[in-house]
Amino acid sequence: MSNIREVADLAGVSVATVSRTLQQPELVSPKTRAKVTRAIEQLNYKPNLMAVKFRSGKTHNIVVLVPTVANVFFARVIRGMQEAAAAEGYSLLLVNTMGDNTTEKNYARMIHTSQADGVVQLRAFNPFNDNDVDEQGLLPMVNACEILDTPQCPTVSLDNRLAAAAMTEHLVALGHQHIAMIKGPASSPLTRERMLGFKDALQAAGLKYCEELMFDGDFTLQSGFDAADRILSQSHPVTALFCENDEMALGAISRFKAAGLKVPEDISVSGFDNIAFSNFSDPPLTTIAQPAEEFGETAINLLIDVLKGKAKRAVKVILPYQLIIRNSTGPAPAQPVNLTQ
Amino acid sequence: MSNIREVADLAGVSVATVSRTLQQPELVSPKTRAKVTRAIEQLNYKPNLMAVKFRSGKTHNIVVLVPTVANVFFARVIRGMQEAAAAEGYSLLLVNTMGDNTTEKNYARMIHTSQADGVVQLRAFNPFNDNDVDEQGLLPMVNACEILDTPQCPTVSLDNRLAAAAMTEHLVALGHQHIAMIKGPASSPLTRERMLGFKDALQAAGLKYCEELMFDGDFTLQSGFDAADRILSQSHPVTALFCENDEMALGAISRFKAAGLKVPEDISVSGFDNIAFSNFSDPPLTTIAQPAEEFGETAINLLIDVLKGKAKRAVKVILPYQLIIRNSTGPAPAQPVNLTQ
DNA sequence: TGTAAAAATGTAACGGATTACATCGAAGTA
DNA sequence: TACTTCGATGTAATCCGTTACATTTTTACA
Repeated sequence: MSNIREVADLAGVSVATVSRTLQQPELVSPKTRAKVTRAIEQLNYKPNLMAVKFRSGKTHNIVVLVPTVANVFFARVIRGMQEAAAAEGYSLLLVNTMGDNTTEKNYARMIHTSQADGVVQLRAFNPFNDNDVDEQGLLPMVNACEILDTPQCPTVSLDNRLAAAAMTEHLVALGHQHIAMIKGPASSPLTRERMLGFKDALQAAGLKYCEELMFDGDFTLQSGFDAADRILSQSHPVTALFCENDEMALGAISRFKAAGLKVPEDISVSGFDNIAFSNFSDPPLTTIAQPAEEFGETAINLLIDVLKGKAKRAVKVILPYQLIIRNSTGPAPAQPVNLTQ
Repeated sequence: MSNIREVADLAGVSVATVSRTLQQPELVSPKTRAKVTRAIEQLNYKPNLMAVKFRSGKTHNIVVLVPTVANVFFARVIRGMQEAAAAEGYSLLLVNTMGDNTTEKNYARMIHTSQADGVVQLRAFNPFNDNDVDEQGLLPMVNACEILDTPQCPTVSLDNRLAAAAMTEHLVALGHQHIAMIKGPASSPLTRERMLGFKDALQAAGLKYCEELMFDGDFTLQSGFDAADRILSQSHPVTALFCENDEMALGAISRFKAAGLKVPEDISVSGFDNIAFSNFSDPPLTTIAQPAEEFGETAINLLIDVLKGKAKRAVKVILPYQLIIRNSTGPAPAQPVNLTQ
């Protein structure tokens, strides 16, 4: 592999001139520029960007901590990040953390070992230590989707509480009085927020919140299926089910159908995320659409602002949600059907 | 940020000793080692890995060219790669190429600019030029999933032709004589292979191949839906549909149901990939399982072999498929139902 | 033509870690 | 005691661009 010195020798100029030809051509006379360009082509010279990054101390790498790349929603967020990063000349180092704190801490250390400039964290966990802040007191991190209450770090989120309340209101408006919920892992702030929104709406409608109708899930299809199974084997009446994501809702619908129930005639089911499958399921799923790509794009742009020292204070971006009503929700049955088989 | 010199000064030794303490501690006396270790802790010193990479010429980065991270199958492949890479101390630079050749060529150039050591390509496209080979005539690349006929490069694939034939045989065994197919993009070798397997099985069964029953798709849910729409508006009888991936199969089922058809009673539908959703769809989808994570894992390990100069000649790994029979396929109806509405 | 200003180009330090080679001291051997 | 050997440590070159500063060349104008 040729280096800048060989180019300089071949062109009969100094290394500085070669560097300038590439970085600030206007400082080099057209004649010299031509000589250098010819030498570069002749040697098929490519600057060693590792050397550039080392010298400049800027890697133009961003570590992205994703709980799981196998999640359709995150896949969309990643696409948004990818595009925003490419536009600014940054590369993404994608890490599938499986929600493991140690893994996240390890990868966040790439900042300290100068392998990356910043981190986008999609989970509510601070992989840094408290003293890992820059001159302005900012972490080289942006938190998106599932946000963390860390004032030093910009965040991109949805008002999950309001969105969950909107979905609940939709169910209440259809006449449902016995609404169950499949939650995400208790550790997730999303779960907390969405549950609060659910409670808000119940209270506003004068319905009472029932702890027995809250079921645990982990955002996978299987966990939705399993939770639905538990719903079927308990004794409280249920006419509607609000799931904290679409995967769990689709898993639950699958279980209800296996039990011979009709959705939405016997039981309404709603989700959250509006993944592509939700539009093609049977029935198509009522859900909350999140601007996934925009999450990614905004997160990257905020991080680049932080890295450039532009982000003066912690910015909190809240993106809009949209209630998408499809056919998995319908009027409450006159009489709750008997779920137990 | 402290550097190795500060550590050396504080410990009262030379930089070489500090470096050795970290790299080959057995060369350093226990006493000195202790002094150095203490200084490192005191200064919270972290080696600048950018400098290490620059000096060593090894970045320990791998560029992964993914057609789209939003695809559930690729998400699983990525997870497999991630784990194998982490185990060997490599980082992945994930690139969502959207199948764009120029984008792929640009990112493959990261090899030449010393930003990455190798490439894993999940698409049948060679992003390199012919002369981009190492001393052993190998490209610093591994091709997986959708493979390319490039002898210098190891590949990981499935015998798509055999797998497609197996699926077709399954449909034929159920008595189907009018089998349609939704293909992927014509540019994809997967499409070609799977079509050949489909033809092989038809021929073996003495059925004739009918060009009018081949429909185009692009591996998305929507394209499956649209292709099904075209199937409904043509006049040939069809009792079974073989889709080249699960997303298209699920999209097609959605369209058939909207037309009031029953799957599999009126029409059998099968897919390819065995994504998680296929087990929870209505009906659950008959499909071909691919060991997605193993694809990723194998690809990364092969690449690391290439990078270490271990891969003597081009290795071709063929992973096993599995026919998964669920409820979306069933016996052919006595009389093909009238599809046109 | 001479001189100042501007433009073009060159020189060399620098960034942080690695490592070949040099050096030093201590242990081992005759 | 003198000499060899080996372990421990230090010195300094090296990887490859960038850039502040120095120097040379060109241009402009009196």
